[in-house]
Amino acid sequence: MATETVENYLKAIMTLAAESPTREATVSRIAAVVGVTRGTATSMIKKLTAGGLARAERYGGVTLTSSGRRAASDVLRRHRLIETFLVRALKFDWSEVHEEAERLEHAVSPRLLERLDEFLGHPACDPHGDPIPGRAGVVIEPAAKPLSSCKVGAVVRIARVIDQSAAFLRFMAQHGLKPDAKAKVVALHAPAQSMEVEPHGRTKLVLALAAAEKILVHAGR
Amino acid sequence: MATETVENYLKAIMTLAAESPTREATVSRIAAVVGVTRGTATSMIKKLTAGGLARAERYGGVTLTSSGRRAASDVLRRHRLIETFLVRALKFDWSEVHEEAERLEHAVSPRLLERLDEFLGHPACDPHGDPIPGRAGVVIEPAAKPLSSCKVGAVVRIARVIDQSAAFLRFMAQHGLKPDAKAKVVALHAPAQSMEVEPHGRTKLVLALAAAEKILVHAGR
DNA sequence: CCGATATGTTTGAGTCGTCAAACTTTCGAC
DNA sequence: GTCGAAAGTTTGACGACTCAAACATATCGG
Ligand SMILES: [Mn+2]
Ligand SMILES: [Mn+2]
Ligand SMILES: [Mn+2]
Ligand SMILES: [Mn+2]
Repeated sequence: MATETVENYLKAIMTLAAESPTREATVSRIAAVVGVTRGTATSMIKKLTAGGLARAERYGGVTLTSSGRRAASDVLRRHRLIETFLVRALKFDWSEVHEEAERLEHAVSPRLLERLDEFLGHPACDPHGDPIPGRAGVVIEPAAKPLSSCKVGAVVRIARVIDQSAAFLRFMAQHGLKPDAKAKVVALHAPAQSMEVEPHGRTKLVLALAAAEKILVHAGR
Repeated sequence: MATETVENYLKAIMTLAAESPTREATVSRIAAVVGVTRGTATSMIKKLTAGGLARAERYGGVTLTSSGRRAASDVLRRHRLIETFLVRALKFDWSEVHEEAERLEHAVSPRLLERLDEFLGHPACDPHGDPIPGRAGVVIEPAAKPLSSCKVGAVVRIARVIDQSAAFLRFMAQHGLKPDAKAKVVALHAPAQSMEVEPHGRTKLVLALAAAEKILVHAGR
């Protein structure tokens, strides 16, 4: 069983890869996500490589091997099932669960995990819309595009909120911007790098494009 | 916040002290409970002492200071609330929850803990009948005596099962010997060091006195 | 009272994960 | 093309926790 630290690195590498499938995970980004210095990340990556969990060439990007991906998606499954459980069963706010799950994900047994999954009815997504990997390690990343890429007049359904910071999530919820909610793009202000959005049945608000990029949506209906 | 290791030592010291209030916790017992060598326990105890959590004189017993007791009862509270939650909410068997809680107790935040407590309606005891310390660190050890000390003919109500081993707990449950169940002592076989017990509405069984000592009971009714 | 045995302590070493700081390589702006 | 900043690596050190093994003390049965 991978150590708690190793699990955090694997998860960081996998989420970085999912975040921008174009570029591989880099040492600096991994270090930033895990919260260590670059030197520490380098030596840890060396260890992952030695253990057959990752591949990295000197001064190049870091990729997970198939067993690394398997282990990482296990951690992600635990993290997201826990988040879902905390929100659905214990009435946590979606802005509170990330930190909580960050520690619990290393302490739940396979047995407990299966109980949670069953209890929740095998959910496909967590409260933020992040897909929950299956028991076999398969992740289905739902095709969704950033809100920032939508045209004026577009009506969309929110699929996923990428930014996990509590402040951002609270702000989103306050305006009714949660997964499955509908919203309309009412204006684009290119020079100001912002857009105006009207959540269904709510007052409209202005979002910086950088923020709108953190919201993934499905086309209207 | 005390490290996970420190928490385990504190809990071990407190449960040993509660187990036999006559004699203080010893290095060997602590080492055995935590699962380390005596040398390791010695150095850890030195660290606890330096940190003001325990008191120990050379070649003498180990006691917790008031802040050590406070910290330990926090861990115990977490452990027992988690056990209760797993049994009541997630339908775990009472023989499975100890190990699970052993890890989770170090990963739940105060916030999550309070949610659990509220969800469960502020339970006084865990599934094994162990008392759950209050938020303020107060433990009320219910007065109960070992079944082994009961006379023939005595009708008792089970209060608490001390032995946390899965096999023992499964055996107990199989015979209806769970907290709050009633039972009658039908015979004593002093030479065989055993007693015969008839759980209410069940077939009677023979228990070694050593086993009966692990079952605490209230006098009949 | 005495020694065997149990119990406690010390020492030296190892693992894991981390940092700071010096160093090397890469890469983009000019 | 060059050069300076950004990114990656190496090194030496440290804290937390552990063990094995040598050692010291206590305790109990005879
Ligand atoms: Mn984590
Ligand atoms: Mn999430
Ligand atoms: Mn524990
Ligand atoms: Mn218990």
